[in-house]
Amino acid sequence: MSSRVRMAPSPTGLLHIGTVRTALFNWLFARHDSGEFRLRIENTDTTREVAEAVDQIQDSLRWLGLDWDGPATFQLDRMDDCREVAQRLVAEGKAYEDDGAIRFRMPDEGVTAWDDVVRGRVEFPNEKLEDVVLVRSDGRSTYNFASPMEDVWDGITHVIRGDDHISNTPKQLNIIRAVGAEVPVYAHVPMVYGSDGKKLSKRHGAVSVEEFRHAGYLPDALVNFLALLGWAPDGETTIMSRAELIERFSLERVSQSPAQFDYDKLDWMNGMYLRAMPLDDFAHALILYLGEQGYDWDAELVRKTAPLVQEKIARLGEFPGFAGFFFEDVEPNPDDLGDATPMLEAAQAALEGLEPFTAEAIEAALRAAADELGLKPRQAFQPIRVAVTGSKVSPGLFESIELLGRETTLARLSAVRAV
RNA sequence: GCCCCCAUCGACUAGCGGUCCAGGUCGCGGCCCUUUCAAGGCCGUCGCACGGGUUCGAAUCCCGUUGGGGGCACCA
Repeated sequence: MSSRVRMAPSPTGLLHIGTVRTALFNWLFARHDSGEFRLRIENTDTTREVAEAVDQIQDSLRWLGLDWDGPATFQLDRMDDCREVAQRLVAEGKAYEDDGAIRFRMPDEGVTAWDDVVRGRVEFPNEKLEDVVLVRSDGRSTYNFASPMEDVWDGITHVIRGDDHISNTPKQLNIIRAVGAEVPVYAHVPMVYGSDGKKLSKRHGAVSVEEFRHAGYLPDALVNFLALLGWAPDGETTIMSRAELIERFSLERVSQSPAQFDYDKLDWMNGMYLRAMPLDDFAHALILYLGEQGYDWDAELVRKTAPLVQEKIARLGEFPGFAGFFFEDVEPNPDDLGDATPMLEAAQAALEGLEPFTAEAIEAALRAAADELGLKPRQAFQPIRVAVTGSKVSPGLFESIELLGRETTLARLSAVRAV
């Protein structure tokens, strides 16, 4: 029998990166196994539902490339079915009414146990299990009832979820058995924490997929990074394509201990992915990203700047700050300029009639000018960089000047001298 | 309070009784390269939480301690 798994977010806000990590494990498992990966929206708590959340969740998943099989389903749509089952359980004496709600009668003795794929054998004494509410007094089923029932109806073979659900599992197990269905295999994966060992949240940095997208991370890099949080194919491999991830993934190698989200490592990895891209792809990603973020910069010019920045940035979001001077006027800080009038004059003179106006020729001309003034390259070029790019940090100076063009370069050089 | 889980460098991890005076990656430090910043190359720093066992032999198995996390809703 082929496997079927699911991710089951509740539509209460933007898709959390921790949820994605768990979803990714489901997805990798399904793709590895030629199984199905379903998307179920757990919206039984209508009071917490956020209107746009369902669309946002699906957008985020699509952007990440985590494709799901079949249409997304909604837990609320099965309320009637749940109520029916609950009634049957009441009739069978397995559940009872309580204040208008329906509660499940948990066993009082013995233990409820299962073999968890990542934790091994897990046992719960039944005396600790509460009689959970199946259906609220207003008729809506609860999560602990709807979720296992849907797993049954959808033919879910493996429930792969965060280990914060461990204590729900014995309850759900008993419910599933009570309705006479077959229980799925459970795999509780550890959660993702922030740098302080606490649940990953806003104050640690970006947490929603939207934020990572906005910051200019690549889906492939994010997926690669997330896969390595609590899973490793061996001790050596770190950069893996989706295909390799799928091929090598197995639940048995998922760690039992929680992992901390390391933003530095993500940046490093994203940089690796950025640099590994063919130049055209990189330029394309850049143009797409800038468009998404609302920049109306000339795509052709962006394309031309791409080779100058590809090795320099780790996130696409660094581009505007790093290469914005190609598209917008600059305001150099006089303090960064220092007292460099002679070199700036010399540079102006050197570039004025230079032919051809290419990076190589520009470099040769400026080096000659620096020599003449007895300046070291560093001393000579820094003020030019500040004048032309508006910053002490920039792409290669000579290439930048070539791309910027003679006119703009000269204008910027004389602008700082006028101050 | 009760129940459950986790424990290797600062971080992610490899290790599943000898091949480990613990390997890889990020970070950090140094050097090289160099027009800035990166990138790249080379070198280095840092760890088996603690205490008892078991065993010829333990990072690996068992027990306890400590530390951390999660759960105990008519939330999911």
